[in-house]
Amino acid sequence: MPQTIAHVDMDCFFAACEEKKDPSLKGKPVIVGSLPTDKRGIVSTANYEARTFGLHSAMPISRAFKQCPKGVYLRPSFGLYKKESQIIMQVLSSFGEIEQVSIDEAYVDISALVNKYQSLKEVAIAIKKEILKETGLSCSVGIAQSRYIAKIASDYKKPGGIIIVKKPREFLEKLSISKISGIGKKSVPHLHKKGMKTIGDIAALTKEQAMSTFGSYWEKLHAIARGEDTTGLREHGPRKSISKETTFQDDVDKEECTKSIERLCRILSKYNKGTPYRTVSLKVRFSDFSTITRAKSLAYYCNNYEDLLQIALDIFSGISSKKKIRLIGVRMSNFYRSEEKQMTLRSFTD
DNA sequence: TCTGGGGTCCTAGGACCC
DNA sequence: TCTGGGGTCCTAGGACCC
Repeated sequence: MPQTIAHVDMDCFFAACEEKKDPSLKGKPVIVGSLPTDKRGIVSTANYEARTFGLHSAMPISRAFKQCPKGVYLRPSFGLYKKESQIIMQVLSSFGEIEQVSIDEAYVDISALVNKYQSLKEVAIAIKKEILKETGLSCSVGIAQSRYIAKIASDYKKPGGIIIVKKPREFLEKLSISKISGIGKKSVPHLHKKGMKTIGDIAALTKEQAMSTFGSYWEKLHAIARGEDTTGLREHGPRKSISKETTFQDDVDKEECTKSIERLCRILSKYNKGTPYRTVSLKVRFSDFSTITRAKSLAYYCNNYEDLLQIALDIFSGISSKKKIRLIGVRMSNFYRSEEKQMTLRSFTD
């Protein structure tokens, strides 16, 4: 039985949830993210009406407002989105094992369904129909032998599209290299210089050429481009880090950061609910957008606000730059895992 | 144009140990 | 007096994703 993976991606998820909650928004440009009154911020999701004004995710909100002053601007309501997400993931689980990759996106292993339905297209239609019935929301579905190819397929005919990839190499051939998850803003120009614009260009490389161009990732990329990859669902372990950061409306001096660090540590401690951790990192972005991180790992685990704050402030005091500060963030990582023997202060003193 | 906030993974260098 | 090789842990930075 050949492996078959569906990638399901909700259409303009945040904006769609808002339109469902308030139907009067339908037909209007809806932008979820920061508000135009914020000095700083970006667009999280723009619906298709807003996109006709040139708006898109990650665009500075000030620019979005200039291009689309009549849009409806909303802050995200994560509680609302989470509820819808849970229903969606439940629906998807009824089709097969799932791997949730974000609040609005998941892979489903539908290998066992190929004989139960007339065609893969029927499976995709059933998934879309069931999500629509349970949530009223629309999604795009891509189906292929590999997760990477399924993901490219779901993006191909958004919104609401269904793409079944039967001949992956032909499907991928003419598509831009940027469609492959993992090839981003920095890699694209680099690869263009080397004459690689389409996925077909990668497929045409010899093994040696692919090795010298892509390093350790070449084998996977080469297989994807040639339509030979069959990577399925991935296991997700427990969270490896949690963090909280904040961007100031106006840049601040170093002395003004202590209160913010306290606040971030308090929120983070509360959010963490006492799982012991060994590493604390501090992130500082300066007025020129340059960013540094400084980390401190302890020989023992800690799990309370007081320790977190003390370590964070300790790290912060070691930062000597005179530049104004734009963003400050705190992260905890290296969590205690039960299979690992805990090192406590006592083990040193005994 | 002026760039959020939450994450993951990778790389490279240095310290340290045997 | 000139210095290996392997392994692990830690830190910092950066690319990338949603």
